[in-house]
Amino acid sequence: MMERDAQGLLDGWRLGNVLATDCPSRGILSHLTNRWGVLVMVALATGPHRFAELRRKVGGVSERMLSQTLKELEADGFVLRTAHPVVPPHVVYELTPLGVEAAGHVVALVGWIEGALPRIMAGKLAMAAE
Amino acid sequence: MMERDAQGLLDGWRLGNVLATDCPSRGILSHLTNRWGVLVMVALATGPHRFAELRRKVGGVSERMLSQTLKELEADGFVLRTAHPVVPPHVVYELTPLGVEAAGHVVALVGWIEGALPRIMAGKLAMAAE
DNA sequence: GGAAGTACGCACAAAATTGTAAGTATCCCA
DNA sequence: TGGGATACTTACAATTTTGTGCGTACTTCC
Repeated sequence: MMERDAQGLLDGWRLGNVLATDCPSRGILSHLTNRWGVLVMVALATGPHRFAELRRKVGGVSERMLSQTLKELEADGFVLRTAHPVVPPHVVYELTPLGVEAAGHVVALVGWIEGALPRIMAGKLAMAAE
Repeated sequence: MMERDAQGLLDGWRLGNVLATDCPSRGILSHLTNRWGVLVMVALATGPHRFAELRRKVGGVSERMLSQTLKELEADGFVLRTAHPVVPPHVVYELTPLGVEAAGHVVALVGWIEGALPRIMAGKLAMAAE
């Protein structure tokens, strides 16, 4: 029965083409590439973090956005949330195996940008000059 | 003098930390990872395209968004725009060498998502079931 | 000879994203 | 005993992003 359902979900995106409006990968992509999704993944790539810890690490996130972002990533199966039911709340967020794979690519992209910044800025400078 | 200016621009982001609010890489990242930026890069990764061609290929973009996105990517030095001044306009967009590098990472991420979709969907299915 | 295609720019409107401030229950520290 | 930290949620407001429709100057197709 799960076979049937899974098969049903599989139909239609076998070719997985993000360029198509209705491809489910569009949604996943947007979670991974929106303003805070990328940064949270980058932060979590270095290991488990608590909520407030992440908030401090990712410059500029509001609590609202952070929890929303974490929820989406959790729903996509990239992040695992573990809550210890103690009185001052204690919650830990970490990447799932799937999340580690995804984070690998995100980190690679971000890393490339940081490394390429000199060239990018130089290019902008040249354009502005002419 | 260009040395001096470039040096000035270089100051402050030597460590290139995207997690910092004021890192210039945040801007580049957002151009590359916003709704249409990713898709345009993916489309251009397969070769040069004309405007209307891109519009058809990238499902869902409006002309307004497409030209805006292309302008940003051009300003970042990822896309080269070549206009032939003929009467029915003829403009070609293609990746610069820098853009090819960037597109490589973007395509890798998107490709991974498409490939991982079965696992991602299976995970969602499992979560919904419990 | 009317329709459609080309590569946009512009003004206006709608929609989505993001921020702000406040509230919660409890503990630890001074 | 007052204040801060913890991990959020919710309502409301500001901001940003995105879409829509129109105009252009001219050509080719039917």
